[in-house]
Amino acid sequence: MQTPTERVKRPSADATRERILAAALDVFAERSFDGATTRDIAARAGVTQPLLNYHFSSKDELWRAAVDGLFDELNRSLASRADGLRGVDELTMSRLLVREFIYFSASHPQLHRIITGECKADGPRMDWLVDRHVRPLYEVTTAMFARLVEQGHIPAIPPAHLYYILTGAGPTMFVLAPECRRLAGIDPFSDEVIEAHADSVTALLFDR
Amino acid sequence: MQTPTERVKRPSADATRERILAAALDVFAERSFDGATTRDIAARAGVTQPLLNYHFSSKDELWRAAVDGLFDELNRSLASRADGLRGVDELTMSRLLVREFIYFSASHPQLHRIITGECKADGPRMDWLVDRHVRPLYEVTTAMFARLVEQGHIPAIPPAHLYYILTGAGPTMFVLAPECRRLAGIDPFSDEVIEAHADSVTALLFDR
DNA sequence: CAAGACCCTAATCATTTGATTAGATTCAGA
DNA sequence: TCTGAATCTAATCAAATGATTAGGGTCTTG
Repeated sequence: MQTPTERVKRPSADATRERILAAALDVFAERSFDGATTRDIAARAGVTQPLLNYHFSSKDELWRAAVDGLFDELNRSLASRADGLRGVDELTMSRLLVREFIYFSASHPQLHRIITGECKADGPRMDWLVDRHVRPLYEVTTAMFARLVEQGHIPAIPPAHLYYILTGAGPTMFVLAPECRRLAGIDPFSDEVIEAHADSVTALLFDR
Repeated sequence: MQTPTERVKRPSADATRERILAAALDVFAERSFDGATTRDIAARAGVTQPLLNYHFSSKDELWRAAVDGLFDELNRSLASRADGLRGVDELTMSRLLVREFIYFSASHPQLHRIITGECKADGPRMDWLVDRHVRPLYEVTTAMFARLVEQGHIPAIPPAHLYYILTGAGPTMFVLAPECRRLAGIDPFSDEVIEAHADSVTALLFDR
């Protein structure tokens, strides 16, 4: 027997929920929270606009659900990469995790776009974002950098600065992809350019 | 005598125009174009909302005027710095111009915020922004990097990648200042942190 | 199969937004 | 001082936006 409050969901509901979340992530990343309209999200998901309020109580909650999914993916990517590298020395591990972060930034430019969009506004959504998702990543990243500096593998730069250098240098080419295409005439999302960018960033950080 | 079409402007008009432009720059940077409301801009400028349509024909034109002013300031900063360094060797010149760019990013975080905001949307405003303001800066910057690579002063990284590493690593700490304050507990806009960041970025780029 | 919960849509509401209009006020110049 | 253009405000409009309501259709389950 099931508790009285438990809802019996149908598979179709989960499928449309996912389509809405994917569309929401794209639109929120492209237009920021205020600029994103629920009608635009609904159109991209192929549903009517009131359906968003059926699956999610508000635009705000939809945003949170979409961002949760994005960070879940990021954490899974990094965790599984680190898992496959158990036993590898810390310098190599760090290089490869930085590469993994750059690959993720290329396949999910929404990540950095949403962070910058919310950070500019500096409202309650940013508080939620930092406390729930960014801080854990910051802690583990700066701890890693601190060890690398201590071991002399990278220059003596304060970990907080290394963090913002990495989160800036890594994703910016993909965040500014439309500009990059026009300026440099290259597609930042092509495999060669992604590889070249990962090479460039890791070289600057780790090769001396 | 003056031509019939010439308007006789009063000083007060220029003053309020400037106040509106300054407020518009802040609000556009904080909330992106769509999220910025003309009422909010007017309130920060201390005027009524219809006055924006008196001085500027539309929200779009107001945005262009504000962005023009911002890039004028950037170009003046870099030009006057380069001017004061005439005769200095290229490596030192480059280091100091990179520092100048970081100082400007700290004093005007709106620059990178507006670029990223428009680049995400990828609309006609981005075309205007790239063609009118970004391309000249891109050309001179990548040319500089190409010479530095050729002379062996920095690692052999394609200039386009160096450009996005610099425009990412330099401003991101200031663009994400609210996050940085919460995560690292430091104020990115304090003189010490700005200096430390300029040291960090130039060290990674130029010290080998 | 019948009932009820679940999934979804059409119509609509109250607010907010950029822009316009009409008019008040201020200032320069004759 | 007087006139007219320049500057600015109050009132308002049409469009767009997030959300709600009422109801139709569908699947499960007893």
